[in-house]
Amino acid sequence: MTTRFDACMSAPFGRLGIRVADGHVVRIEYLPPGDELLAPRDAVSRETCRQLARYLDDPQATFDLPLRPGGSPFRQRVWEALTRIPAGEVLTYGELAQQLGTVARPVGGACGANPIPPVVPCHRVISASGLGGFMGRTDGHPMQVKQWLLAHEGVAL
DNA sequence: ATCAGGTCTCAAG
DNA sequence: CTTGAGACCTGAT
Repeated sequence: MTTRFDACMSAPFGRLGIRVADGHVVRIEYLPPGDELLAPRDAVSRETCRQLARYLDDPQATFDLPLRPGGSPFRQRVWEALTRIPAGEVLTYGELAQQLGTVARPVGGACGANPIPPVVPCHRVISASGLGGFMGRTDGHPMQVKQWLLAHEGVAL
């Protein structure tokens, strides 16, 4: 694997890889079980792990981390809107798009480009006809993670 | 500037 | 259920 992380922690659905730069979280990735664990290399990574662990234990826990979102202003607006969705609630791409004055497809694009899940809860956005897709597929490990997270927050499928 | 593709959606066959 | 067209943003050409 070419990607390096500043921490990699265990989770019920696999692993969470954390990347930090200049004291800001710049990326979190869902990794499959069995991936190599890595102790946090700095204070921000350690704090991120702590809050992630707390969320994995209690879905109502909120995040308070220094994030550095890349991407276009549009995507940042989408991500900010995502963070305002309460735990246990879900919106459709269409509804979220309506709030932002756009349509569903670009919202899906922004969700797919979300670099910091589950701090930015892209998993709380589903399609109008079911769970929707995930990276072009309706199965695979990322999809299982999405399902786990929704179940974790008490969302009935 | 143009083109293809994306975690979509709705209507029609 | 499958198909087709619509709508908007991003990244590559």
